[in-house]
Amino acid sequence: MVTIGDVARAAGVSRSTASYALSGKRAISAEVRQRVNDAVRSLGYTANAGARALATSETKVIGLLAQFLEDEFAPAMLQYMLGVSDTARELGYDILLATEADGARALRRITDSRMVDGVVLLNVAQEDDRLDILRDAPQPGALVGLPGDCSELDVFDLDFEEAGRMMVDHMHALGHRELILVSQPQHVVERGGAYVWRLQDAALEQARVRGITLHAMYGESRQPAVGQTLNDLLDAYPGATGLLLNNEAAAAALPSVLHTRGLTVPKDLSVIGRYSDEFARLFSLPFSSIESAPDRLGRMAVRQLVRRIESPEGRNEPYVVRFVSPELVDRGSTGVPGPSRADT
Amino acid sequence: MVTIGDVARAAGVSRSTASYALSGKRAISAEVRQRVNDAVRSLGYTANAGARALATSETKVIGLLAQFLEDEFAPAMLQYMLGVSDTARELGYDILLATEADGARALRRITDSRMVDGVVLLNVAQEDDRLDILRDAPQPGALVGLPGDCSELDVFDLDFEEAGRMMVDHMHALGHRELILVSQPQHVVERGGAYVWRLQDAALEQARVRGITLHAMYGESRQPAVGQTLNDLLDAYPGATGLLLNNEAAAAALPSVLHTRGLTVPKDLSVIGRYSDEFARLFSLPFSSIESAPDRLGRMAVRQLVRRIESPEGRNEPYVVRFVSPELVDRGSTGVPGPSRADT
DNA sequence: GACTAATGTCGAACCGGTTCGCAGCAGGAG
DNA sequence: CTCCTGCTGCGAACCGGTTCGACATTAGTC
Repeated sequence: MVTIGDVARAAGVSRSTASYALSGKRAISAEVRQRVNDAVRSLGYTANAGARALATSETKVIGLLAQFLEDEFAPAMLQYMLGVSDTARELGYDILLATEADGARALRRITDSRMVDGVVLLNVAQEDDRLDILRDAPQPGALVGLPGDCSELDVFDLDFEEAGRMMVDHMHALGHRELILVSQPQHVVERGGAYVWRLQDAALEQARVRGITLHAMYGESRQPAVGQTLNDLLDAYPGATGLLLNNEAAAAALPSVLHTRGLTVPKDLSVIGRYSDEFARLFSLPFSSIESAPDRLGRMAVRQLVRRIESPEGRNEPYVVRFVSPELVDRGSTGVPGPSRADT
Repeated sequence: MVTIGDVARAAGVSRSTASYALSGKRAISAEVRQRVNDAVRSLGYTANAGARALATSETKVIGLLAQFLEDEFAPAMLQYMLGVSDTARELGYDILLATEADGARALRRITDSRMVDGVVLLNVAQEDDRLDILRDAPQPGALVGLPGDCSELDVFDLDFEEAGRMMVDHMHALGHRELILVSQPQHVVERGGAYVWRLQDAALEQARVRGITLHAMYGESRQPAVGQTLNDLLDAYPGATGLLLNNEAAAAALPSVLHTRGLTVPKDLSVIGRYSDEFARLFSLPFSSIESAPDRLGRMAVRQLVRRIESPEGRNEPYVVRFVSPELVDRGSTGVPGPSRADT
């Protein structure tokens, strides 16, 4: 293994001079700098990450805690991960990925051992046992997902309340007066997936304000089951002319359900989902949707995290809780309500 | 930060004794060991990963190089990643994730800087510029995916040739005499995705042997386009009674295509796919399929990698190229061919 | 020509672990 | 009583970087 000592010897200087020539932290004559750089190239030198981390207490690695829970749609999580990973790399950081079920233990392991300079937590729940550990950790962290208690934390999330209101208002403006909202499975809510009821409660309230009917239901997370649920709901509420989906699996299952029932969008039914554009493209979902912007959220979280890591006073800057405003991507799946399905 | 020196002082022993008490590499009296353990607990000591890596030249981290290329189905990749990640953790390793487009550069970065003890490469292509770098690296590596040149490498992949033969034979045994095979997009092949033609060539050869007709085509990677392709193919070959899919997007798009055309499986058309069981469950695909076993492949790769990392003579053990035998998961989507669609 | 300042380089210490060689001590054998 | 052995623990060196303080050389000033 080639060390900085080898480089120094080849360049005919001391180790410290070689180090300064490479880091630029002290003035070094152009000639020496050249000799050092030549030696680096000819020997193929790369600094040992462990040694550097030991000396500087900086690892240039960010921990990424992703939890792949039963009942949650894994492909959606992937997009957050890629947003985080790509942004980290742009800023000069690598990613240490922890996917184990016991996220708290994983978090403690990587922070206590100083493997990372900071941490991004995905899929944060209302009550999340990782948060206390993060608050005690010497490294900063950033969350994607809104927990019950945001104190001492940087938090990024979609504004699900606004998303719920937006869905309802959009349908109301078109003339719809009876809607169905299909949320994530109840398990997700029970485990603390707050975004489910944040959207749902806001949608219900807005429906009340607008004076229209909203049937709010939990869907399943897998396609066979969720398809059946959708069928049942359409049977149960024949007067409903609009469908709101806060459930990726339901969105993916809907086309074939509509087909089976011979329904056309938006003639027979107006539909709005809540998922990412990438997701829509991948599965060719023809429904207008609220963009959930996973890449953007991942990017924001990493940006803030790196700012906190790198700025000297970053540790003491005020903490931020930032919501991404939902945007409706129009794919033509909503229109004025036709004659109620009940009449046909 | 609490160091092993603090632990030693609290336990009233030297640093080396504390180290030996914790590692167990030398005999330490039960009493001293107890005092050290108590000190560790009361001070909340965890070894500094960088320092340990420097001293032992072991990081207990495995690099995972995943490439998310355009035209490839990202959710499928996720399952390989999870297989790798979970297995690594079981064996005591963390995962350093690199997703950047320039995989060769990423690989060089993490191996040269000694951030990892070994590396797993996903999505290996026929000609892969990461391989030369891996061969030169001081750490061992394991591949998922078969490259053109396997020398000095441990390689794991599905036996795509056998998968192709199996699909054809299964259909042939049921009495089918004209089949369509939809592969991944041509881009994937051109980029070096050898598994596409490994399956396709074997299927064509087996069709020849059996004396039946096989139309081999490339599909698209996104759902709207691939659905159209499927439609066109069913139009173009009305005599075909069986459909073989080596393309996740095509499989996901097929249900709605069948619906539109009013076709029932397996009455009007027999279908076999090639994807993972997890994928089938997630999207509720009702087609029999060859299990692609991403979790198993990821697990095998990590197991072999860790063996090579940890066994003293592991570096010199003969290299392995191991194929997972395909298994057909019967979901009832194949049967004896009905009257040709051409006749109806 | 002497004094100060700026510039460029070096040596040594340090980061926090691990590991090798040595030594003190107790017990058993001769 | 002496010698050898086995069991424990200690001190020092080392891993490969970074960084601080000091020093030598040259340039600039009066």
